[in-house]
Amino acid sequence: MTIDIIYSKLLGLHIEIDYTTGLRSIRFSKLGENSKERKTLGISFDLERYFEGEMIDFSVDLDISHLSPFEQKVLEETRKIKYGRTITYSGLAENIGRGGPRAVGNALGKNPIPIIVPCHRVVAKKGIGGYSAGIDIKTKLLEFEKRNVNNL
DNA sequence: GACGATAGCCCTT
DNA sequence: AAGGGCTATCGTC
Repeated sequence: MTIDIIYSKLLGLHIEIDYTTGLRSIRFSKLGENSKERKTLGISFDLERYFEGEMIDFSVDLDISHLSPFEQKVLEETRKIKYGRTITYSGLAENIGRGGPRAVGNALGKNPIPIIVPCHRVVAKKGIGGYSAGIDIKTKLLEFEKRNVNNL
């Protein structure tokens, strides 16, 4: 098991990357700004590039076998959302062909791998919807991506 | 059964 | 036009 740590200037937070047989979890943690980083995994460098504004598509193996079939399906489908785009909870439910918008929200609320599985791109039909790590983070990510897309 | 990161409808201002 | 209450809905625990 490996745990890397990078710092995101955009969020003003450190991010812990937990990798075993695949990417297992991403955690936002509030360490001091001068807390040291540790980058040994490819995904850590990808994440770093992401936070520098690169419109990158993450390709990593995920370790999500411990999740329910429905939750796995939701994450898979969420992963298909392109950079800077959004979809609604109900739209995602339709793509999956199973479950309703609330069930999707429930599953996303337990997403162990935010950003890589871009659950911040799933919004409510009216409004932004929720984000387990804090709505401010979701807002920042969405605005950040929109900004980078427009500067193309 | 109860609980959500929902959606839609039907009021009020 | 915007916001509040109410309820149908669906997977988890």
